[in-house]
Amino acid sequence: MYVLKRKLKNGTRVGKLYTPHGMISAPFFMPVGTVGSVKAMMPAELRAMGAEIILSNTYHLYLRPGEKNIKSLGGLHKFMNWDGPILTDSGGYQVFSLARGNNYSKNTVIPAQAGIQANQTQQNNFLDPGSQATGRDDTLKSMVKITDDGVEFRSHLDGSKHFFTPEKVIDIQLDLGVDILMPLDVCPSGKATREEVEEAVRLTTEWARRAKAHFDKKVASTEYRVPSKRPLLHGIIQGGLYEDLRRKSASELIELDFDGYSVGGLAVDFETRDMWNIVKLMGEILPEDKQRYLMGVGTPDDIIKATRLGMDMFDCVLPTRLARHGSVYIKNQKQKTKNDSEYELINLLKSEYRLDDKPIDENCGCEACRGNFWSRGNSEISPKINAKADGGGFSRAYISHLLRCNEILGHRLTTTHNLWTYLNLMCELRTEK
RNA sequence: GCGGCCAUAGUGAAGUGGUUAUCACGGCAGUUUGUGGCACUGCAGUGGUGGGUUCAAUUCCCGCUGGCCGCC
Repeated sequence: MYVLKRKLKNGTRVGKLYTPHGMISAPFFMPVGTVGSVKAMMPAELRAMGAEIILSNTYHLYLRPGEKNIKSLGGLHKFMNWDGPILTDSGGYQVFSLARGNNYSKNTVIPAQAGIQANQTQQNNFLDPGSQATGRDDTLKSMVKITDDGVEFRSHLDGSKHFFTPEKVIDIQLDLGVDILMPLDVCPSGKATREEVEEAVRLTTEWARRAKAHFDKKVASTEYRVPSKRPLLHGIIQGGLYEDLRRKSASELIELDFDGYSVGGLAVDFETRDMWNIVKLMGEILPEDKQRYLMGVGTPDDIIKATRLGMDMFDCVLPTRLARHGSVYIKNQKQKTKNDSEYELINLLKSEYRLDDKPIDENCGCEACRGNFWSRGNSEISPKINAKADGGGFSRAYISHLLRCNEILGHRLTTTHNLWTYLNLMCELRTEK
């Protein structure tokens, strides 16, 4: 249940979201832990940084280790030793990102005449052994098949065939025991035609209806019927950059009365600058008394902008992924006009940081910049706003060295810094006047 | 001292008498938005030295220098 406490002059909605595993102050950011782990971070560290909820993934946990196994081990919370709220993405995005052919396939396009080499690449894992790989498109088409009933796809791990229906995806998430469930949706590419987006909206609504019916039935017949234990189910709005389709999708889902609403399909394949009309529209037409989740967004500046347009929930792989690739966010000190970004990204692998003895950000209060991991015990569970580095932090030079050596501590420090930056930003947004 | 083997990018290695000499790691520069990512894409950088054979030598031959191994 979402409670809107107050709306700031700049448009930010400050509220509380109640879940079976506790209350979350909104707006909030969910660190991404796709396979049941926020890469390189311990649950207690996430807590100490001010994380109140994390995101995990239905598709990945279903494939490995399997939701039944997690259930038999006491559920996802116990399995990963995180006792706060968990949201799982439905896997719709993963399945359709397979179809879009990003990532590996983007980089291992295999022409027919290079078929011998194809057998030596990882992509071989998801080729149909019985089919001729005549090129990327044919290969990918064979990986995902959508019907009205659901979606057939091949595991990226071993190529095995699987079928997701809206009902099955609800069942998996209930087995995992998560707090907020996403229904199976159709997430089209940013390059999709209007006709394809229309079809995605149609199926997404139809699947949402089935997911909700199944969820309500399932919840009523299990321990989840106790109000304090009942998880939340979102509806996911699609419609690409078409305002009329977004309106249609939103009104159909609102009609079905979900616990909250997610705005999907904007974080991928689009130039982010193009999405703001849609985000603004969503902020205007979604129910005031339900939480709004802008899926997959974004940079710190994106999040600032989106909260002011009425979004409450965010997740993004950028802080964690960029950290592992050496990039960290720092507050932009040179900010002059309102149009300048508030955060800038620097890459610690650049040679200019090799002998830089400053912490990542002198104005940052994170454990990497302050250098006192664990010394504060568990007493402080929220970031200290405007905390300054106290001179005991890890230097850019040292972290640069660790990253070059591929040392785990390097990843831990940069991830800590980036996540703290995001979580501290959310804390600031919630307490603005 | 004698004999054998070797010398190719910063490092370690391929390969060839004939357009632009290959690969890995390292270096440098980019990319990353509901994680198929400790990933990916680019770029830069090489024939020890002096002769000889040949239309043409990094490649074949000789000397020198340096290294490794064996023998006295």
